[in-house]
Amino acid sequence: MESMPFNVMDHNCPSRVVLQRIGDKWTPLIFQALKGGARRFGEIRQTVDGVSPKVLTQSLRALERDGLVTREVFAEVPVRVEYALTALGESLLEPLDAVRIWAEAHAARILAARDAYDESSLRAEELTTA
Amino acid sequence: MESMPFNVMDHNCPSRVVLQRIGDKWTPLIFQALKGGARRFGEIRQTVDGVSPKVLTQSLRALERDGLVTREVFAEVPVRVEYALTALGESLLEPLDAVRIWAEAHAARILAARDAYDESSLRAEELTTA
DNA sequence: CCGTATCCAGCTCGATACTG
DNA sequence: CAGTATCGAGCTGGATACGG
Repeated sequence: MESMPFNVMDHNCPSRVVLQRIGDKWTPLIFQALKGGARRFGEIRQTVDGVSPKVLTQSLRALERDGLVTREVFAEVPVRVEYALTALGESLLEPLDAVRIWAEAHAARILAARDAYDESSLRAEELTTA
Repeated sequence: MESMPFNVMDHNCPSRVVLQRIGDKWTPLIFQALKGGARRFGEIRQTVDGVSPKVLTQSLRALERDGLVTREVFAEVPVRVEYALTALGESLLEPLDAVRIWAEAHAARILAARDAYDESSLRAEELTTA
């Protein structure tokens, strides 16, 4: 019985914690990188583009902590470390993709709205200043 | 032609901006509050529970700026201000719900994984200290 | 190769008090 | 009623250098 034990609107609702993991700056990117199977640290770092090693480690650890990603260390020289989505992580892929696709589809419109908004509030400011 | 002009993996990809709006601390809560139609500032504040007026205003303005929410001021005494989802905002409801439902369904498992992880890393720390 | 250590800038969130 | 002003604490993200 795992369905609906929590409600987002509750004060300290656990699902809010989960939502914030998802909304994390790098989480969607990492999920994209891991979509096709296990990847090495360096591969992820290149794919994600621009993330510092510290921050990438932080994000991956957080994901591992939540049981969404596994971390496997191979005792070779040089060391090889592979990350992969768990079953739970895979199950998140679908709803996450829904949001990502929406975002990709509407990003242009949103950025345009943002520009228009900034421009009009800029004009308003000029009026009060004058 | 509004589909797929952007890719999340790009360095300064606009859809990342959108994803982060969605991942914002209060956005999902506000969307829940606005789901059933227009709401007044005070109503939203009560529904969302625990948000300070300043932060709620910030979040609502950001959503308005992105064209996801409208803000309507009624010249009454006392003033009434109503917020509502735009068509664009409504269209986000579905993918957002998908994530929210996933989060509500798996929050318990994730929090358990988190506890287990913290406990085992605590034991590891005790070993190195000893 | 895969990280950690250090240090720091900037932003987010918040409490509180006050105004049109 | 619906905000804004102010101040501040804390966290996030980042550059850089070094360690196992």
